[in-house]
Amino acid sequence: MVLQTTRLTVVPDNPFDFRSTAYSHGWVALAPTGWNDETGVMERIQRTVGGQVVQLMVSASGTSESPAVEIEVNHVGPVGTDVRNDVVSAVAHMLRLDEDLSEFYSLCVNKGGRWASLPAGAGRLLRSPTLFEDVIKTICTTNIQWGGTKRMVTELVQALGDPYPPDPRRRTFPTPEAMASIPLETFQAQVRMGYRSAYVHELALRVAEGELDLEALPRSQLPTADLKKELLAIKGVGNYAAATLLMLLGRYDELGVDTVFRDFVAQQYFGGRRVDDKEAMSVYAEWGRWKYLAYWFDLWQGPGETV
DNA sequence: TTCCAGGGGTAGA
DNA sequence: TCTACCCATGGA
Repeated sequence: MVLQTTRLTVVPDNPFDFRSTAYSHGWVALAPTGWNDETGVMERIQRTVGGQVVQLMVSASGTSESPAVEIEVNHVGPVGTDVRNDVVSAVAHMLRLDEDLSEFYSLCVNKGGRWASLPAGAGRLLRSPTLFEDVIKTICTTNIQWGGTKRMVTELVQALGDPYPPDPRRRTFPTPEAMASIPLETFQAQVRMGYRSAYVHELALRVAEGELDLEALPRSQLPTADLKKELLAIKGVGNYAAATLLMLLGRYDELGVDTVFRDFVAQQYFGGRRVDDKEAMSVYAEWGRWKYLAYWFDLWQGPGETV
């Protein structure tokens, strides 16, 4: 087995900062993606077109004025143009290289104060190469602590992902077909997801059978409200998960109201007093279609002066 | 032991 | 639209 390396470079069209994008929220720590804070390298085991499993080592290159992304692809056997294109497309999607956030940046500058200190290129929240993976990961964040989310996703990858040949302990995120190929009872026994197992297994079945085309949604021009309806139709996806998934689809109109949101808003804006969800959400009403990013920046920056 | 987490489905009003 | 009640699992 001869390990080969192919290097690819991608240049973003918009202001971009690799580290703040990779480390924008917890997603980078969920298998089969990982992050090395010392080297600033995001690593991922990825299944490419045709089923070839490769290791991606993604890092920043270029300069702060003209940033670029370098992808080191480690592979066994040749990689053709189709695989290279697939890898570039997957990484560009994860890092949202084509997303234009200039309107949000302008709003922040106009608002002034701490809002104006948003670093250039910030606000690109990392996502998975497929919506299928993001829906499952989002369901795994509901009604559980973060440690439990990481455990469930790791178990899913270990149980049903495709092995990376040079290190078979490392695996890809499973395909819908792999998850649908085993009975629910077996799935529950292999991946301890609690009551979420039935939701996740049913989703895999619907996608594998072609009944549900999740990957059409990222390209969809549907209004956000209609997109939300499509997401809410997935069992296991409620208001919080739908808002999170809309964010991952580049729609920031809705806020993901969970215990973190409620606690943060209570501390930051109401002197520690818990208010109902409607009042809590009203804090970000002025941000229009950028509410989620405004909340994200607020939370990321932590308690400070209230503008 | 008891509580509850980065909630959601369902039934019944 | 709103409210109970239930849901598996594991950490605190």
